[in-house]
Formats: sequence, structure tokens, C-alpha cells
Amino acid sequence: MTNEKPRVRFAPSPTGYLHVGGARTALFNLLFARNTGGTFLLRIEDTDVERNRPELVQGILDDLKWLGIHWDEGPYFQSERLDLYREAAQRLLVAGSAYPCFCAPSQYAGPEAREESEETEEEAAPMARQSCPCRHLSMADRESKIREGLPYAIRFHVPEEGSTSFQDEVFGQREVANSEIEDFVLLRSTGLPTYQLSVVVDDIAMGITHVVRGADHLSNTPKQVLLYRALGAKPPIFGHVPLILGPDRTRLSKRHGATSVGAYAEEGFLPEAFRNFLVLLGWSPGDDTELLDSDEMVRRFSLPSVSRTNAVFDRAKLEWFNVQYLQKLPIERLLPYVEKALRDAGIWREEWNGSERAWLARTVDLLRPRTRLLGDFATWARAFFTDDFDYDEAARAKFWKDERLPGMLEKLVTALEAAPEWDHDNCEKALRDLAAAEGVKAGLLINATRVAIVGRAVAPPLFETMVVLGRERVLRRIRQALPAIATQ
RNA sequence: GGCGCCAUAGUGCAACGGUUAGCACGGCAGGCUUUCAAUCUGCAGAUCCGGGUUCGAUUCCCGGUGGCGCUACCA
Repeated sequence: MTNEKPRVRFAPSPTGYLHVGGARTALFNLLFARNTGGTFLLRIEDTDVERNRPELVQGILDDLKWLGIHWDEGPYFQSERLDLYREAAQRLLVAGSAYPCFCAPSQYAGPEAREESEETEEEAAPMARQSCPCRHLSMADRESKIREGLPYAIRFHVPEEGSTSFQDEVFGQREVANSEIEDFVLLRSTGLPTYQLSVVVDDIAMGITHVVRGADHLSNTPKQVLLYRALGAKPPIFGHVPLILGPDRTRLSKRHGATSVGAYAEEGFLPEAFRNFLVLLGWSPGDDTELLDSDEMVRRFSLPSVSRTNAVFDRAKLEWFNVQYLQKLPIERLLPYVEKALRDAGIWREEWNGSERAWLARTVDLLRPRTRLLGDFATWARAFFTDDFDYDEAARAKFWKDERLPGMLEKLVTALEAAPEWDHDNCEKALRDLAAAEGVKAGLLINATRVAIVGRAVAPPLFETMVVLGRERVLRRIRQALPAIATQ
């Protein structure tokens, strides 16, 4: 091994949004690069014209940036490097490491179709495997078929003897018998490369020293190692990271609900919380530390400490992380997120960026111990920002029951109007004095008032809430609630 | 089917071959208070099974089982 600085890459294919598994792979790549002083590049693997959705590329880049995953080079697009792959395939053909295959492509295209047609597949399997008949075609036959204009793919000629081994920093030294590896296609009959070819050609061209990717690629790695050698290049070191599974222990997919990181961003998760959650899926710093900031992750990350066991995505724990970060985030950094949430809900007011900035900060701070997602500011805390809110059914039923309430609340309004100063202590005094005079527990009035002014049973302590809402709004809301309370 | 990988509470992670197997999330039960989705306290909960190796296996080896992956002219 030379002393060159590591070069790693994340290579998503734009067939969908950035999903959590890919995001974590990208994160591990980034951490490894930063930890070793290496370079992290981004490459878009868009060689499958059928499934490719170019318009998704930007979203993937945005999601990576959202997560704080910034690349040093790229993005490179494989679709712009097709000549390279064709050249490589030609070279292998000439060198005898590959041969033209004139067989018709398998008809069982999609994974679904493959599953459905089990029997057919089994019958088809023996033929497709080990020896494609074209492997044994004579030179003359090959040339005449090509001259006839028959379409052909280029297959790699896997040696029948020996074995192929490679170093994996996570799974250890691997070795597989070449007899287990089938002659795989390098170049489709369309002239487009398959993944196996393009990934190796590019990793060589880009000087990739460490390939960190999902463990689903583990079984195919020997093929690629063979390719490296055939192309006269030294294989990199690999690091396969375990997969992330859904709660049912199958691979994470759309039917598990949100699987794209963009969806979590929209849902109101903080990027640093999401990243912290992600990094602990398949890795741990070795002790019981759970809350790690970016620097600490970089400092403590290493490939050998990555687990070999698949991990199940646990949304509850993700939310817990979000709560942790939500509580700690400096208010000035939190406010922009809140602004977005309120804007999305259509209840943002411009003065909160101006004269009422302090009020906003104070209110958000009051609210935040009870929030789990950024969206909570616009949902359960809605009444703090707009008069347009509803009374929660369960809250009404629980706290508006007492038929003495309407009368007492009218008196409360009067008392509050008379408060010398609109602050916590005066509000509290007005209410408690009234409760005492009426011979009821203060809680009765407190809870009923809370529901009246914020519509919910869950909210910050009442008197602080009252201060933040202001006298005028509090009195108005209590009055407005009176009829509903009377009929409860 | 073939090949491979993996296996500690429900979940995520710890435990030089020697610990009462630890932490966190979640769950449950209480406390507090003015509500709880806030907060405090407590409780339950795991080494997949069977063989070895060893004075001693969660840990090493073999077998089984299970899960997952690959087995495409997808990546």
C-alpha cells in the first residue's frame, strides 16, 4: 500500500430519491475521507437509460447538502463518459478477456417479473449461467456473426480455474472460487455499459483507493476485482457496510413509508439529528456515546468499527434524536426552521423577522421543550401564531366538563382585565384568588383556560402562555370560548 | 435452486476467553405539577439451537435454523 491520501466516492444512481441507506453510505464515505485527510467525490451512475430520471439528480444533491454531506469533487456523470467504457470493453475484447455474446437478453427484466416466474427462471438459469455458448465460438464464427450485423453484448471471460480474493475493511479478507462467478455482461448490445464495467473503469480513472458501499455489492465484488486485474489496475480496498432494513426486516422500500431523506426534511427533522441517528446505524464509537457532533463523528469513525449486521430503521429513536437537537439548538438557528414551518402552514407574519423578533424567539423557546418535530410549531402550537385554530376534542371533553366554568371564566376575564400589569405573577394571582373565592381548585380554572386560549390540553405552563399571547388575545379567546364551554 | 454474509432485550449499539451481560430508544408502573408530548424515579426485557475446543465460552470451531444479499444486456 502506498502512502497516497485516500480517495473515496459516493455513487448514487438517479432512479429514485436519496434514500436513507444511500445517505448513510454517503455519510460513512464522508467521515472516512475527513478522518483520513482524503478526498470525497460524487459520481452519478446514470447508465440505465430505462430507469433513469435525470430530473431527480438535483434532489439527490440537495438532500446530501441538507445532511451536511459536501463533496470535494464532482458530481461526475457516467452518461458523459460512455466512450471510456466502450474503449475499455474493446480493449478487453482484443485482449481476449471478453467475448461477444449474441444471445438474446433475458426476458425477465424487472425484479417483480423474476419473482413471479420462478419456474421459468429455474429452467432458464442453467443456460444463462456458467457457460454462455458464445464463449466457445471460434474467431471465424464471431467475425461472421458480427459481419452479419447481429447485435451482441460483450461478456467478461471469467477464468475457470483459481480464485479471486480482496480485502474488505469491514468483512475481512474475502476469497471466492472463480468457478462460482459467471461470465457477466460488460457492454450491452446497445453500447451502454453495465454497472460492473462503468464502476470499475471510473474507480480506476478517478483514482479511488477505498470503495465504501452497501453490503448488497459484496457478492459482486469478485467480478469487479477480476475486471481491475484484466484492465491492469490494482483493486482498491473495499468496505461494505451493512444494509438498513425496515421494521419487518426486509430491505427498506417505499412500502415502509418515508424512505427518502427529503421526506424526513419535510417532516421536520433537523439535519444534525438525522445524521446522528444515521451514523449509529451500523456503527458505534465503541462506547455508550450516542450524541455526537460532526467533528466527533469524524474523529472517531473508522471502517473496521463498522458492524457487519444489518440494522433496522427505528423511527421512534430518530424522533428522540430530533428532540435532543431541537432542545439544544441555539435559538437563532432554530428560528429559520420555525419560519419555514409557519410559512408552509400559511401562518407566517413578516413582523416576526422585524419588530416582533424578540417575541418570536421567546415564544419558540417556551414551546420547544414540548416539540418533537419542526412541524409541531405549526400544528399543535398553532394557536400561538394565529387566531385560526380549533379546540381539541379530547381536551374539551376533559377540561370543560364542569358546569360552573362559564360563570367562573367570566369572572376570570373581569379579574384579568383589572390586572395592574400583564405579567406572569399578576395573571397567576388573578386566577388563584378567583379560585379561592369560588372555593374550587386552581387547576380547574387553569386547565379550562388553557384549552380556551390554545385549544389543547398540552401546552406550556399557563401563565407563561398568557404572557406570550398578550392580554387582548387571551381575554378575547376566553370570551369566544364561553358558548362552547357552556354547551360542553 | 446455487453461492455468500449475518445472528446480544421489540429496536440501535457495548462487553482483551473470566462482569450480577452494560447503555440508549421504545414499553410498563409510579412521583411531581397546572396539562403532558415536559420532567423525575422505578420495573420488565437478550447472548437463535445443538455439538465441540477450553479450567471457563456472548466471544473460537463445526453443524442446524433463521434473516438478508447476490445469482439482470439494474445499480
